[in-house]
Amino acid sequence: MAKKGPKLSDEQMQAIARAVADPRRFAILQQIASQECCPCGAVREQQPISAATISHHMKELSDAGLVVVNHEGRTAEFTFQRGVWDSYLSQLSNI
Amino acid sequence: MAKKGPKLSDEQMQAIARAVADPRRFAILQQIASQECCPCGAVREQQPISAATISHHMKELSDAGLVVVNHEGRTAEFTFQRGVWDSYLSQLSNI
DNA sequence: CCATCTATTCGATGAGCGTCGAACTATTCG
DNA sequence: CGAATAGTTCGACGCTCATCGAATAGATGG
Repeated sequence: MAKKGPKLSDEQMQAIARAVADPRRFAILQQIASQECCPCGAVREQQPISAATISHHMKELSDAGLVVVNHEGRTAEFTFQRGVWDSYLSQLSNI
Repeated sequence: MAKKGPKLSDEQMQAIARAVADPRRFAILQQIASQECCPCGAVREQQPISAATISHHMKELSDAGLVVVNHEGRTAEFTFQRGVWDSYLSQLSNI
C-alpha cells in the first residue's frame, strides 16, 4: 500500500468517485490532466456540450479538489491536482 | 505507472467507476474484499437495506467484474477480484 | 459608453438509478 | 409433499443529476 499525500476525508473520496463516474466529466479531467492548464473554451472544443454544462462539471471537479481554478482576466484556467489524484488512488488500494 | 494485469475496456472502467460511486455499494465491496468470501446474508447484517437491493448491488458489482458469484446450494458466495481492482487503479494512474 | 467575449448562475426538463415490497424460483429439511 | 429459507426478478416510486437555453456578471477593445 503505497502512501502518497495526506489522507482524504470520506466526503472527498466520495466526491471524487462521483466526479469520475460520469464519462464526460472524466474525459474533461483527462484533458485537463494532459494539458496541465486549460481554459473553458479549450474544453468546449473537444466536448460537444454547452458552456453551462462545462461550468457545472468544473465546479464539481473543483469541489472534489481534483482541479484548481485560476481566473485570469475574462478566462478561467484549470490545473490538475495530481497530488489529490494520487492520494485517491493510494487510498483505494487499501480496500 | 505500475502495470498490473490486462488492460480493462472503457466500458468496464466506467462500470467500475459507477459501482464505486455509490457509498453503500462501495461499503459492500469493502466488506467482500475484507472477508474474501461472503454470502448475501452476511452483507445484510451490516447494511440496513433490503435483500432486493443487495441482490441489485451484487449484480452491478458482478457485471463490473469486481466480484465473482458462486452458488452453493441455496446460498451465494461472493469473492473479490483483486486483480481487476488493481488493474482499475493502475489504469487510473495513467491519466 | 457600447459591443463583444468568457464564464457563471438560474430554472426547467428528462433520464438514470437506488430503494422497496411483493411475487417468484430453487434448495433444504421434516 | 409441504414448510421454511436464500436469492432473484419485477414494477413502481423518488430523488439525484447531466443537460440545456436564457439571463447575468465581469473584462476587453473600439
